[in-house]
Amino acid sequence: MGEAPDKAMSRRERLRVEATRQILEIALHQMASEGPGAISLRGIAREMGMTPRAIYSYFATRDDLITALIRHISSSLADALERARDAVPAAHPENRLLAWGQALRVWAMANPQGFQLVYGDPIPGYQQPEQGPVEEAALRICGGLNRLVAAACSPLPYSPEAAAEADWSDFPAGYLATVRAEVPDLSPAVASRALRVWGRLHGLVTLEIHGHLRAVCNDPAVLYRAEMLDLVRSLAPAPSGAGTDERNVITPAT
Amino acid sequence: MGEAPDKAMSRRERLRVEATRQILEIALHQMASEGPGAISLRGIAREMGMTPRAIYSYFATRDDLITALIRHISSSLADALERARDAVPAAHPENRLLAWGQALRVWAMANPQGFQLVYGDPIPGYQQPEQGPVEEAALRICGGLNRLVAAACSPLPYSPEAAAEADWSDFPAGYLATVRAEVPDLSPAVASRALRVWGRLHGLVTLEIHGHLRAVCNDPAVLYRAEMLDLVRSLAPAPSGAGTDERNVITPAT
DNA sequence: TTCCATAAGTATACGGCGTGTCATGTTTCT
DNA sequence: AGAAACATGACACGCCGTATACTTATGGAA
Repeated sequence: MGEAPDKAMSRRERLRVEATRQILEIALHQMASEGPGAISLRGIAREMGMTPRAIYSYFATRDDLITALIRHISSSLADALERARDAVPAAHPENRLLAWGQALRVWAMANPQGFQLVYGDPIPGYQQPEQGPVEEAALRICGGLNRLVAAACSPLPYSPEAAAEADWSDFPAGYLATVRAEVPDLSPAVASRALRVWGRLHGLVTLEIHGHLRAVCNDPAVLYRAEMLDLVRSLAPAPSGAGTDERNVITPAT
Repeated sequence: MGEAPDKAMSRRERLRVEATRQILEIALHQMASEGPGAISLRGIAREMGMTPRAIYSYFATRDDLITALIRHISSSLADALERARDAVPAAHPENRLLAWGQALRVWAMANPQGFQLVYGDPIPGYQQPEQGPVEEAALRICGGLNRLVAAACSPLPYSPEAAAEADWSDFPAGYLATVRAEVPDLSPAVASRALRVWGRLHGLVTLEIHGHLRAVCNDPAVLYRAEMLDLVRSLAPAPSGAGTDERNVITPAT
């Protein structure tokens, strides 16, 4: 959480870092138990045994605190995703994608409130700064996903139907530039599929988080897994030779 | 909104119905402009030129008001979906599914706050009653979707992979009973696919509603359309004869 | 080592929001 | 005429973010 205290800092600075760390941690805890809307300076101060006014030495305003929180949480999510992806050898792009998706759900279930802080309704009364942390994270996550999807359907032929799927003009220039930095041989079809893959994973996760799957299926993990397998299968244009076959799709540990 | 005033009612009753109608309408309007968390008895009273206390004659508590609101909105959504579905001849199940999905997005974009009231984070401090209106709506919507999906992949062969997709034990008994009332020849694979289809649509819609698609694609409708087409194509086990071919998938008017 | 600017902390207060509950009129139906 | 439904204004109680003014501890320069 935040920067780690460093030996080179003065005592004062160490205390300061430690205090901001604690503030963010308590805010996180409050959000986890009462929802993002329950984050309040007073509540944090109460829990820290401080005066509400004292918080202002660390965050000039409530919105600043929330912005810091969002930034921290979303980068924590991005870290988790990249870690999961890198744990699978690059030679198995489908499995990397599977691991990525699995990590997304696992993280979301472990931090439901964090997930909804980043992807859900904005906190009432909170005005995010321009070029807010949310968009930052979205770009980072989307970029990574594009690379994965591009790899997973690597020999995407230039079939007419793939060309009909999407066009360069469908995407904003800034986004394309960012993604191209990671995926040089990007095609519109891949960009479109990456976003749609994101949507598929996001949909089941949010449904589950908000409890809409509770009444309709016993184990959402099973559903999610089936969806991911279907998804990977639909990306790889399928076995016309030594391509991806079912046996290559191993099951990552839950 | 609510029951319509009836000639048979006394003047008093007509006034009462009209007042509750107006209360709900204003609540709806408030929610649409300030978000679900901003719904407040006092705010409504202010806008109606009434004393806050007067509202309590119609809704005993704030939670009751919200429950009524959720019930009204979710049934409005279900109505819209069924209307769109029925506008397409039953002979074209894929197109019915397409229309259903299209209607979902259109409704959501027209009532984003309503959508998040039903599917998003619960309103802070709101305790939904047991067997709440949310689950009611979920069952109704899920049931309809199951029927559509079953029709769209009607000659689903009992292939081993389809059997591996899901099992009866994956679904709670109550849910199965409800769905079977509409879809007598339900199979586990269809039930699983229906939920996953729901997830695919839901994912893109929520991403768009929360603004996460703004920075990454120019026209979410195009993306959504591509996803729906892909989805329909993946349901129908594909052309091994006179089945579904691309030409059958007509474009419903936006 | 001394001393002072600065930062972190305290207490208190303002103005606003919200839900829900009193006792008390006022209108309408029977 | 009387009972029920509806409306009123004043309260109680709780939250919130933020501001002012004052005290204390700290860190570095003289």
